[in-house]
Parts: sequence; C-alpha cells; structure tokens
Amino acid sequence: MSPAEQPPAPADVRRPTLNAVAARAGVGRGTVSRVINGSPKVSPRSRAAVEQAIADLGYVPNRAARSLVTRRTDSVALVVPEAETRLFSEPYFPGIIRGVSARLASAGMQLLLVLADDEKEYARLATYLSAQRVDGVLMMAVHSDDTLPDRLEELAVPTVLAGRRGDREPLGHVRADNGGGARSAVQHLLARGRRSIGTITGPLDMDAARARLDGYRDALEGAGLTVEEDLIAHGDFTEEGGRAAMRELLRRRPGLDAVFAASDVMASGAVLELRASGRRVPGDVAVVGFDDSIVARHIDPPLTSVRQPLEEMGRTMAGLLLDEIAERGTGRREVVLPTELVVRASA
Amino acid sequence: MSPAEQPPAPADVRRPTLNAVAARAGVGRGTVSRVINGSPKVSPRSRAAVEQAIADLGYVPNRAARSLVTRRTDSVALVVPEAETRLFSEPYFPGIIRGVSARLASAGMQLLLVLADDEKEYARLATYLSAQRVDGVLMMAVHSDDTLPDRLEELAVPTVLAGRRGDREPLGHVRADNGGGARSAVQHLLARGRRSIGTITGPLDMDAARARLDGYRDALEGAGLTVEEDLIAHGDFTEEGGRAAMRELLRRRPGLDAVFAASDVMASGAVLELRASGRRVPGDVAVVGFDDSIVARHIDPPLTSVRQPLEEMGRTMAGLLLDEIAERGTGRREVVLPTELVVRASA
DNA sequence: ATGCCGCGTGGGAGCGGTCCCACGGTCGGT
DNA sequence: ACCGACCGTGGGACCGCTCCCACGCGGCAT
Repeated sequence: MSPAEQPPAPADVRRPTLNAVAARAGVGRGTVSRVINGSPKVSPRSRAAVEQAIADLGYVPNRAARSLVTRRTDSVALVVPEAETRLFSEPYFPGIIRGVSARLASAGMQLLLVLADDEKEYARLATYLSAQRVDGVLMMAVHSDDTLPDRLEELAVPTVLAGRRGDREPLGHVRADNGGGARSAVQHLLARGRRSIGTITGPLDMDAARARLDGYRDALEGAGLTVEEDLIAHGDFTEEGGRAAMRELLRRRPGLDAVFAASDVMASGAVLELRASGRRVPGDVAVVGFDDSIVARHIDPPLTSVRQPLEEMGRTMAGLLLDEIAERGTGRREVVLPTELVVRASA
Repeated sequence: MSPAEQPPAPADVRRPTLNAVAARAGVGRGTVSRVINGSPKVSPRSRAAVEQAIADLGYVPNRAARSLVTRRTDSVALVVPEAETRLFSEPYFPGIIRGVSARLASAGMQLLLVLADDEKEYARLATYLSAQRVDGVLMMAVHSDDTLPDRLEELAVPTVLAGRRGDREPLGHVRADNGGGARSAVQHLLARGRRSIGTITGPLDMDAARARLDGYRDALEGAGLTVEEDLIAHGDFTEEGGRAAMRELLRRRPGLDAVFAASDVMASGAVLELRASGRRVPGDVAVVGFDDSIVARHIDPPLTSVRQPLEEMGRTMAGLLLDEIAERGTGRREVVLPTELVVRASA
C-alpha cells in the first residue's frame, strides 16, 4: 500500500504558465500577454516586472494554447515530392532549405518538412495541410500538372512555389532566370567559336526545363543562327537520361561541337558518352551544364555551369509566404532571380 | 453606411469541430472522441454514425486543442547544425530524411526541420525544444563536445542521435558500422596487393571519423602489418582538406601505393592531388572513399567506396525515438547497421 | 469643484479537444 | 423479484493562451 514504487522520474515537470508569470510579477494575465506580444499599451514599470518574472521562471509560451485561440500555428510546411528527393544533390536542396530556414527563423516560425509520396496522396495531404496545421505551404519541384497547388488554393491555404507550373502562374513563386541562364551558357559557347550546338533538355512538364530550352533557342536566334530541331534531345534530369540523349544527338549529328545540358547530372552523363565515343571534352565537343552542382566541380573536365542563387531563392520564397500569410494577395508575386555562369574547363 | 464594401473573401472558413460531428451523429462529444482515438468502448452503432458524420463533414481534429490537453505535440524535431548542411551531399541528407520521414509518417507524426546556427544558440534551442513544442529530438552530425544532447537530457526531452559522441553514449543512437566499413575498404586494398596504404581521416572530434581510423588500423594489424603513424593524415571532410592531407602524405611517403579516405569528398581531393603530382589512379595509387556519394560515381576514375544504409538508419532513428517517447528508457539503445563496399575503378 | 477623456489594467469568456465521473439500462446470480 | 456489476454514454471541468470589455485613476478643460 505504500507509494514507494512509483515510476522513478515524473518526467512531466510542469513548465511555468502565463498565470505563474502574472502572479510573480504582480500583474494580471492580460498584462503579461501584452508584454509577450509587444503591445505598446503597457507601462514601463509593468513591462520590467513582467520581463523579470519571465527570466526568473524561464517561461516560454505554450504554442498549442496560443494556436487554439489565434488560429495560427506559426509554422509552414515545405512539401517535397518524394520522388524528387533522389535528385536533390548538393547544392539545390540544402541551399534552398538554408534560405527558407533563415527567413522563417527570423520571423519566429517553424519549418515542417513533408515528403509527399505521390500525386494520389495529395488529396489527403491538402486536407491535412488545411486543417489548421500550418499557416502556409512552400512547394518544391512543381510540375505543370501538379494538382496540389490548386487544391491548396481552393482551401485558401497561402502557398508559394519554387518554380511555376506554366506561363501564367497565379500563385506566388520564385525561380531563377532559367531562360537567361541558358542563354548565357549558349552565348558562351558561341563566343568560343562553337557553331553546331546541341542541347539536352529536362522533362518538359517542368517550366524550368522549358525555359532553359527557350533560352537555348533565343541565344541561337540572337546570333542569327537557325534552330535545328535535330540538335534538341530530351532527357529527364538523370545521368542515364543525359547519356541516352547524348547518344541520340551524336547519332543525328556526329559533327556537333558543343552541348548545353539543362542540368549538371545530365551533362555528366553526356561527358561519359562523348568520351565513350572517342571524343575529347572540350577539344572536340564543349559542354555546359546547369546548377553548378557538386558533380560539376568533380567530373573531368570540371564543368562550366549556370549557378542559381539558391539561398536567396529560399529566403525569397519564405518572404513571399510570410507576406501572403500576413495579408492575402500580397505574396502572390513572381520573383525571378539572376543566374551566373561559372566558367570551368569543359567549355 | 452600407456593408457593401466588405473584404471579398472571409477566408476564415471555420472548420467543423468535434462538437459539430457529435451533433450530426446524434451522440455526445465523448463518444466522438472515443471513436477518433480508437477506444474499444463504443457500440458499433455509435461508431458507424460517428464515422459517417466525420466523412460528411470532412472533419479533421484540431491539433492545437488536442496538444493543449494531452501535452503531446505529435511532432519531432530534426536538428541539423547549420555548418554541416554544406557537406550534405547526396545521398546522406536526403537518404536519412527519407527514412525518418517514412517512419514518422507511419506513426502520424510530423517532422520539424531545425537548422541550428551554432553552439551558442544551443541554450536557446534547448529551452525552445523542451517547451512542449516537440515530443522528441533527432540530432544529426554530433560532435564529441556537443552540449545540446546533454541539455536535452537534463530537460528530459527524448533524444536520438545519428552517430554517437563517444564510446559510451548514454542516449539512443544509430550509426553505420564505420569501423567495419573502413576495415573492409582497407582489406580490399590489401587484397589488391597494396602494402603501403595511407589514410586521410575526418575530424577526430566525430566518432565516425575515429571509428574509420580504428578500422584502418585493425585491417592492417589483422594482416600482420604495423601501423605507421606517418601514413595517417588528418582532413576535415572537405575536398580542400583532402587535397592538403594527400599532399602531406606524399611529402612524407612518396612511395605509398594506396589511400583510404574517410569520405568521398576528401577522396576526390586526394585524386586531384595525386594527379597533380603526376601519379595515376589506380595505376600508381589506389583510392577508396566512404559514403558512396554522388561524387564517387562521377569523378574519374569512379571511386570504390563504402555505402551506408541511409534510409534504414533514418527509419531506425525515428523508431527508437518513437519508442523513447512512448516509454522512457526503451529508446536508449545503440543500433549499428552494416555497410557495404562498392567496388569501382579507383581501387 | 465637476465632468470627461483616455490610458493602463484585471479578469471573464472561450478556442476545441481529452479526461473522467456519474448515470441509465442490461443482464446474470441468488 | 431484487441487487450489483458492467457497459456504453453524456457532459462538466480543464489545458494555457488571447481577446475584449469594463473599470479605476489621473489630468485637463470647463
């Protein structure tokens, strides 16, 4: 009958509540709440007392309690299609996340990472995300036919995309100047005297891939050349896709002297294929990639590539989302950030 | 005076509450709650009515309200030191995250991603994490002197680490068999007839780096060779560190015929340095790396490397944490997962 | 002096769940 | 036929916070 054999540690050490702070500071709950939320309508005297009490007690507000009444969660979800994670090499994923995280942290918001299995799960996910779980959603790697953004829009969940689904993207989104980046890459090849320039595209259901292809076309036309369709081969952002596309290009145009690949990973596949065909890079064929990823620096020869300002993209996405959360409509903007050509040995 | 010019959309569509479900199903709140939480003490009749009402209304429980009373948040934080994110190339970060995410999702828990700026911020972070914001913490890339785990332990926050701080890690943790992986790498070099084998270590304040060095020693001693200290050079898991260490090794032992680097990134630096010194890989010097990262496949020659079961590590970490959350003490286990040597052209 | 204004303040109500107690209805045992 | 056990149930209390209303008080105009 003795209570001797209770569990060793209570482990449920009750943290101080706002009430405790109020009692200790000798003020009412309302005043403590005002101090915490930075209301100006508090006398310096009360404010000091409350701040002292908070420090003494090590008080931290309970988020759940606050959320319950404010109907805000102070957290946003970053949705990443599961399938894409395999492609998330350095620097893309970490870069964006760093930017997002920094901006959110400065606003006191939390970042929820959600890997979405696939399109089928989107309905559940949309419901889930709209059920007052997050204040907004950031979505990466959108495809033209993604339905999640539409669902979220219906449910009035603030949403910002990395990239856009089409030319007229109603939702706020941030992207690199893919067209301009591709153009600078191809212009670089032209400046190096290359004239028979092929391109390996990404999956054309992604705007970034389409924009890079457009940039390729623009650069050629800007130089007074005509775009020849058999110099365009399609990849899927994978190395094997890059190899296959390169093989196809060589079959069609054995004499081409340069290739612009819409990603470094595909470019690395292209380099392997070029070498397998006995060609030298950049001697016979110059190669430019996109992303300035870790492989760009490590393959032989090191790859000339287009760099995106990833952290800034992340920060900007988070910023737009915070705007949209604060006031609907204000975050529905399109931000395009400049790219930079990093010249290395491959072109 | 007319109310005509109100804001266009209310946007604050109140979601159905448990009360609404109860009313529609013609039962009390308690019964609805029981159904939602899978209590057996509900008649089939009531259960069916409630489930129908939930489906009709599209009801989703409010997490904040639930958290407030249960004192659980159904979410865990994944803490990543900001500095480390730069090193998170494929496949490490995405691999672990996929595993963690999968396991947590199956338990209905959320994943909070927290990038910690630095050690100084840990005090704030610990308080923050303990303030009923998360049920537990997963921590990556721990160093021997990391204080966050201690703080979390004091605060009784369930914690699981990727890797351990020292030989006797009191907290639950998951790691690859770093020693065994290194041993297999060096044994592979020995089997190829190499005898003067150097190693480039990681930062020795990380257990993984120490364990890999120990594995290197074990393999040599197991083959009846003595470990010569001037065949050991220290790196920091960066490419430049790998280059510098390789340079040092070549200065000390120009005739060495193999190198085991504790990471692929350092190995790639070593390869560059070897080539700069006029040596062929693997002709003159064989190289083995660790991580089977994306660079391993892309550098020339492709790198023989040690692969870790990343997704499984992630799943296991999440599993241990869930155990610990469910019952203190049960997740404080040490799990070591096997590695696999992936043989390519470099050794 | 008297009234009024406005500032700073205390505290009641309520957010949407869970927990638990008390209650009515069956049913088996005596 | 009566009693107690047990099962399913309804609903009050409460989690910790914000919102908002009402109140006291000092200073200014009248």
